[in-house]
Amino acid sequence: MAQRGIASRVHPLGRSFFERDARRVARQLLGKVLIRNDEGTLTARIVEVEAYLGETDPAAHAAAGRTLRNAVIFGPPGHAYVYFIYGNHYCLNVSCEPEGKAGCVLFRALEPLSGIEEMARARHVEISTSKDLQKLTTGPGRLCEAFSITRTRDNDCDLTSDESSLWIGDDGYSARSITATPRIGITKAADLPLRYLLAGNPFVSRPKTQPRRPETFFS
DNA sequence: ATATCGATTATCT
DNA sequence: GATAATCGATATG
Repeated sequence: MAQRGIASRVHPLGRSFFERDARRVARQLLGKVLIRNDEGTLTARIVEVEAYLGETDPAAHAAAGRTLRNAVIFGPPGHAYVYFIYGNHYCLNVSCEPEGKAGCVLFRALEPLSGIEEMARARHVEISTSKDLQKLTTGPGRLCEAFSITRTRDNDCDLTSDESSLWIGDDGYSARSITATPRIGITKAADLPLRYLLAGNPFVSRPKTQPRRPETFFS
């Protein structure tokens, strides 16, 4: 058995893995590995995700119905839905449910395994202490920058094929303790516990789920 | 044609 | 803990 970063056997997840309810896919995605195969190879373990449901989920992009922007989440399962947000950042999702039905999982945080120098270059950060590693892939926008994920390059990419530049692998790791909390940064359906994370993992974006704005009280 | 807002982040107090 | 930055998608006139 190899002992570095990831085990020697890494195989892609089949289409059927993603052809299910986004909540189940989200939970089972924890512990899997995101892989960028380019000049070098980047790998990082999935430690935090959120499920976005179909047209009935007010917080989901699918709530607006099918548009040019969100078409991928209505398409075949296992494809990358990449969108641009806040004028600066990309976010990566994977489509779920059978073709024609909307649903996806947002990648919120990863634990870097290999290709760390390349990630640091892409993120324009210096790594001096082990804590600096959290600057690489903790947060949905950050992980996209670390993996050089953009809409033009990666939207609709098939994440179930190891022939793809970007894909998802299973290296045999099994998630121990999974926590569910409300989703981050949304205003609609903000109470549903559709955010999943590996309990205690230091690369999770907000371990304690703080409110976005301070609580307001009447005085 | 113009206004609004967001599945965020960096940076400052 | 708070806020500016930034721009594409969407809504509205």
